[in-house]
Amino acid sequence: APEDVAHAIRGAIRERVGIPASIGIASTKFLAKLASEKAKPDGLLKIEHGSELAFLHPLPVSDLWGVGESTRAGLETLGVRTIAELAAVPLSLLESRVGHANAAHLAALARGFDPRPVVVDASARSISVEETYPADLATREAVAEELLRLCDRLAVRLRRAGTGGRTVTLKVRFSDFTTITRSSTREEAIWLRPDLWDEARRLLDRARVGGRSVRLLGIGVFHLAAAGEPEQLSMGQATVDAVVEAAEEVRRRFGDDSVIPARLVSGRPRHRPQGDR
DNA sequence: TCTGGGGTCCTAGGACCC
DNA sequence: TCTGGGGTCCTAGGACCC
Repeated sequence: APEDVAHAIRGAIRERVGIPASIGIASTKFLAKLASEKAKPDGLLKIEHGSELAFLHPLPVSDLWGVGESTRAGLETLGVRTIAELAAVPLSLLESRVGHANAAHLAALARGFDPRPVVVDASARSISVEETYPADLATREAVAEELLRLCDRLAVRLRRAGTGGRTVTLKVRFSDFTTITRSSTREEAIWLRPDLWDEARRLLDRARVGGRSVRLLGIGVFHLAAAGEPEQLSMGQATVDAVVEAAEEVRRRFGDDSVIPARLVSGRPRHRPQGDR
């Protein structure tokens, strides 16, 4: 029975990790997640088949997956606070308030309908790195240098994932917290640091940062495709691959900081983000 | 509440094509 | 010269989640 499985999981977690765990059991993924939240801090809650709506309907809409502060406020202008009230709203009215896709999603969840299958090991759709700086970056040179460092970190992540991306996105947050993105899409995926850096510089130019100071920089790729597709083999490419391979080997032995672009080598202490995985 | 890092998905407008 | 309908892709931004 599901309860037996749940007890076994909770016992195993307590024994091996030493912390309590809560588990929800229900007929859909969403209800099970909600049940586990209601079971916290250290419990087990099963929603019996047939009593789903009795459990769901009195709860506030903010308990729904996909309802954050913005959607919650929008629903409140309709006089909707509970999931029961949401279930009673005509779909067309809901669409006008929260958009087509979100309306369909919320209407379904509010009725306890959630046909999503359990998917194990869904593969990533994008890979990115970003960093908020302890002190804003005040000069164009400082921004470029940090961006190069981020490209290097991204290249390491892509290398380890064995993937590259067709679309590169630059993210810039200014000191007033306004945030912009610039992206560009290529015919072929890229994953090597020099290619990422080329693209990042072009995006930085397009971002018109000007003299504004920068609080956060991020760089990432999506439209992922396996790296190292053999379509453009050449002597040059083979050499680049060998260099990347050698650098990766050194990193494995001496840490991520052991190989960095020459431009970043200086007498200044390097800013080191913690916990680079 | 002055806000870290890494993600997913959606929307809307525009370009471009048939 | 202006006009339809429909589709895909790209770009920028936003909401949301853990």
